[in-house]
Amino acid sequence: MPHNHIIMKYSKAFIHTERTINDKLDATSHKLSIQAGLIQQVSAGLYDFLPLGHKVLSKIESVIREELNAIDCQEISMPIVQPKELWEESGRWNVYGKEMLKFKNRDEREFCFGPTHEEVVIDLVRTKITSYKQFPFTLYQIGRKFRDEMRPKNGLLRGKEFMMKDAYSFHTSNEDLDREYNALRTAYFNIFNRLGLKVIGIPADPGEIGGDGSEEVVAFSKFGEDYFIEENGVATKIEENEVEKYSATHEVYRGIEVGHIFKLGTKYSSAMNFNFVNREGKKEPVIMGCYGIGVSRIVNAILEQNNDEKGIKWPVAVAPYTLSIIPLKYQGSEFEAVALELEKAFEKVGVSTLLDDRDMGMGAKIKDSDLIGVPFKIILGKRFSEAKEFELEFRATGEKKVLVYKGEETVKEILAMI
RNA sequence: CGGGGCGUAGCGUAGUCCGGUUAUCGCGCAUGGUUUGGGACCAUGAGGUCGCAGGUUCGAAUCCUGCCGCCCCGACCA
Repeated sequence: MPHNHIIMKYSKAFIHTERTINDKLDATSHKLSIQAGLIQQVSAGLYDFLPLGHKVLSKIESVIREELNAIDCQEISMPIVQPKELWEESGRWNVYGKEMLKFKNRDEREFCFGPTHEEVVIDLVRTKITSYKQFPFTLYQIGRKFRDEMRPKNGLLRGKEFMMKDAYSFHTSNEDLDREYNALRTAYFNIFNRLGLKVIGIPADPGEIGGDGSEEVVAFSKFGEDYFIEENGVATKIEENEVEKYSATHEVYRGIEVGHIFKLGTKYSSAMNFNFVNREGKKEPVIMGCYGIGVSRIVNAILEQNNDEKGIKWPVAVAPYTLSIIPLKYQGSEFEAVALELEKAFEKVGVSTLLDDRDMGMGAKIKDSDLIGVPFKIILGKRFSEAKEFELEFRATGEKKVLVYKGEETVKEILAMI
């Protein structure tokens, strides 16, 4: 029977939490991501995503897709490995730096693991597009990037391999670029809002990627690598060594760069001979924008903003499971039937549920649920056998509600509260 | 790449300064029993190239040399 994995028995789930954590680790988010079994380190800056982490990533990706598709961005997928020739054309093969991991294949041809995809996407589009009539449009992908960071840090916060959403827009005028840039900017704030992240936009230095203007979107966190101040509602990035200077007169904030949008202009199209034919029949370089979101980094940013001493407090939009069902006993007990009944009811309405059927003490099961951050718990205990009473508990607030089980009616009651 | 720290069982650790029986403890795991509302208890058991290589020594987790890996701080990035 096909299974959508909305419903999972804990005993069958590949969920492995840790009671203790390596005391070398620093950032709260890094510790939690390992302790709650979201990720496992393979090597410095390289991580496995375990089922819980992978579910969270997928949910983040879904939110991004929905918001981008809503403004007519179109999803594509490009290869991770890229040939040297494209990078020589843009002039970046010898410029990008040691973060670009280069290698030769069996034919002695040179390639790199893509740290970004401007070259490849231009090569894709320039063969298909010739006329001004075919503009504008925006393509995006969600995939892996590789940057051979000299110092990977804090788990997913700065890995060598990471998940990124990169979008590229194509225009025949600067006005149209401005329009799309603003549309993407708005979409970004919608995305971060839905993900439950507190963020701020900061005008930025376009840096390596080059171009005419750019803005960073930064999620507040004391483990972030960006320092900034705010004045009259405008945030300004400062260097770490300027913190002392400003701290006398301003509040200095720290944050994680979760997004970055750029007006590229014609920098890459000119270099790579990417032109369109205008109304007058003459060639002009295509005007471009590019828009990044650090998808795997967002996991850390959310963790930084949503935790307590018990563990993770996932916003519902990204929680790997929405609900835990925790019976006092399961196999062969009086709780088994009702737990299954609830499970089925929630499956029907698409509420992802983790049924803790393990033969363990109630306390241990509750602690695990809280550590992995499930937003709602249904606790079936003694009072259920006595009076059909159970508890609905809210992870975010710690609030508990005692309810009486009356079948479907009760399921509706729960759905109204979660 | 500079500076600091670390590497002992699946995970977390003691021991290292000052070398000396069979390498410590907790968690987890296995078996049996007792438990069962906020990480239960008892008993028994399995599990180790002490990061790697070389050296000193009667003897090395411990001392010396070299290498590898990991974490944290700085210069760069989503």
